[in-house]
Amino acid sequence: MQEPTFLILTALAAGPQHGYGVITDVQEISGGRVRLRAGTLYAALDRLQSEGLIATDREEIVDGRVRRYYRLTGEGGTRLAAEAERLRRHADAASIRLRARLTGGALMGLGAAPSHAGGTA
Amino acid sequence: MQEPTFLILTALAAGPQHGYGVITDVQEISGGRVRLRAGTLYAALDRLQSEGLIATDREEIVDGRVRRYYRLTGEGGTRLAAEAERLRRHADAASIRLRARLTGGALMGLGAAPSHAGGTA
DNA sequence: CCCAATATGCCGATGGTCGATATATAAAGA
DNA sequence: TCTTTATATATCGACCATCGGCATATTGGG
Repeated sequence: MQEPTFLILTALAAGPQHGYGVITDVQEISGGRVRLRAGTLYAALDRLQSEGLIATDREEIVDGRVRRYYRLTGEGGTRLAAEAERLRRHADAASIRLRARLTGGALMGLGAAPSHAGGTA
Repeated sequence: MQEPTFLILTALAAGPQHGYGVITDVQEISGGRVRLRAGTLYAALDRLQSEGLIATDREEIVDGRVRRYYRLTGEGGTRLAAEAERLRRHADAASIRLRARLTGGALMGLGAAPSHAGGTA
């Protein structure tokens, strides 16, 4: 799952939200670093809905225009939780190895010996 | 930055490694969840090298074939650290909002209230 | 009066990844 | 012996999520 998709699900995790609200939420969540494009957003919403990760919650009419709210489904919540853990594990792996690099490159039993040492093969 | 790219940099963070070694390292790092394809790997190595995030470390001849080692550059290390923190922040944001969802949807001062829709709209 | 924000939506282009293929050697298994 | 698997690098077409632009419509600020 790519970053924009993950952040869209994250935005919807707290409660139902409409398309443009997701864009602003994602901007907040990422500290202003990620700006969702409209093209990305609406394509992703359609895709996520067809995958069953989100669902249409309700529709409001504001100024004669539809405002469509989406919500995370149970499956979407499960999936997002799994993705979050995946990200955390990857982030930890990178940090550990970056630290090992500064302290001499030894990973001490992490199964990542360089060269042809064979590792745990 | 996408997941395979991140994991390639992570594999190289601990010390120089050659292409095929990166593939096996990534498999270990991800707990067997991510299997890098050769096409992805060598394309990414070329791209990352041209971006200055990695560099060719040395070349060994084993069984008449070249074994080319790559290493993370200073810029690559900085970039990887930044990406790791980005992932951690995103993972945390998702976890917090998923928790808020289970406890009633209130985010309590996170500056991420879903518009005005919170009040039983 | 124009611009920015709000709000949804389509469409062509970009680019990273996927999957297959090619090449070559050594070890394991049928 | 023959085939498969693992090691090791490399190329190529296809796919698809994202990007960036455009269209449309209203409200409010400079």
